[in-house]
Amino acid sequence: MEASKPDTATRILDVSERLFVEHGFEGTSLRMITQQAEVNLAAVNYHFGSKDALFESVFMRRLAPLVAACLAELDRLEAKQEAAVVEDLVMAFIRPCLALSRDPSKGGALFVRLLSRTLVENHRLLRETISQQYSVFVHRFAKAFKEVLPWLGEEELAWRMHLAFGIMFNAFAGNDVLKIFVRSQVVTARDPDMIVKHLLPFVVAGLVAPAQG
Amino acid sequence: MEASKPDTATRILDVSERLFVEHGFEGTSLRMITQQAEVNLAAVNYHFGSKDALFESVFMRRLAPLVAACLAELDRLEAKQEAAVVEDLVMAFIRPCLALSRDPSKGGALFVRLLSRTLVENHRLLRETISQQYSVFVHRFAKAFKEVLPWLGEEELAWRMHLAFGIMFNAFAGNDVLKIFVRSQVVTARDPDMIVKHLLPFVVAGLVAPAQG
DNA sequence: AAGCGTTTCAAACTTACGTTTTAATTTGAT
DNA sequence: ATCAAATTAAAACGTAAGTTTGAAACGCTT
Repeated sequence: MEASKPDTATRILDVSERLFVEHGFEGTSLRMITQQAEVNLAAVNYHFGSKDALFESVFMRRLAPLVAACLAELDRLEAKQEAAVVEDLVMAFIRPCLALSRDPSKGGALFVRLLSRTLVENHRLLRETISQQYSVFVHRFAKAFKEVLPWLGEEELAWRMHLAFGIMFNAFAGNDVLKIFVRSQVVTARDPDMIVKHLLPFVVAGLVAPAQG
Repeated sequence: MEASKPDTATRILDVSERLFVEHGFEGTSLRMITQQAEVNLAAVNYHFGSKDALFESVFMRRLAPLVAACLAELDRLEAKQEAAVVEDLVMAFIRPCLALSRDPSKGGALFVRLLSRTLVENHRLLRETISQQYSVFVHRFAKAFKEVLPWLGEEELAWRMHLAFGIMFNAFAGNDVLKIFVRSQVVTARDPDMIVKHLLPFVVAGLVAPAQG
């Protein structure tokens, strides 16, 4: 009669991902999680140890594959004959995000939202655990961008990447600041292809813009 | 011996602003606030009624002047003889943000961070109270951008504004996604003038980019 | 079927939260 | 100086949080 549910730990991860996105870490209680996951309250501490550890599991389940996919895209570009252009590098990040957004079994677009939430909430997890582990992500992109935008200085390039990745993350996370002031039509209909269509020209133009005198 | 402190309500507002930014709404307790503000626990409920109402007071103390300043910039542009260019409109938003960032008595850059936090936390306050009240902010900017970027369609323009304001808010809020992966030099030294120097060319280039076929 | 490690369950524990209450204190006008 | 109002103070209230506990139920090998 009923589709066989995933096991307890997976159900907890799935529900937690959604709730952490909706209500944040502090705003999500273990009782909300275990109730919606239809598991016992103690199951979280049994399987993950603590609420903190649960959050880390939720986060890492998505981050590791996403980073790996981006690095694979960069590998693919380096292997090609022709030199990469800015658009290629931007797509090397966007494509994995898109794949994530389109696959509900991978949490759909939830993780990018979780990531942006985690970012502004400034978790210990980000400050301590991850920074070191995935620094290769930034270094690879930085190296690639440096080759494609050779006329930009070190500092200028760092800023461009900061701005470009910021805008890309926000686009996929659906963080619309204007919705503060008015019901926005842009974000409510969040079709991944639409995001790319409008995001790509914007971010590429910003990256290749001449530096300020 | 001691500089005369501001009154109780103001001390609560100042401390709350900082703590709400650092720990979020749910993550900030009234006991943290009252302890750091050196006031009695009951003072919050006495002066503001509830934690929710306190948050609204904290938020509105900054938002109202910021919006007013932006609208004044737009008024100034309309009063001028020459037609405005994209850069003028961008600066019409950036200038008040800069003023906010430079004046510690106005909370410095704290409010933009609070705003971005409140955004991802998706507060009732934003969904219900503010949307209606400050819709003029978006409409005025939309009208101005439409005149400056006449070749963009309705939908395209909405996306450009979404992306542009997103990136500007994030730049001032200091939300650096790359810091997830590596200790970023960009944001740690957050000089307002540096922000403008690097932000302005990027966002202007993105706004005026040719639309995707 | 028995035994054993793993998982689930209901219940309780400790702590911290937002809020309320009631009394003490300060303030300001007469 | 006095009195009423406004403010501060200390304590307690009820609720909900994360975590822990010990027994019951389950799954698997023998």
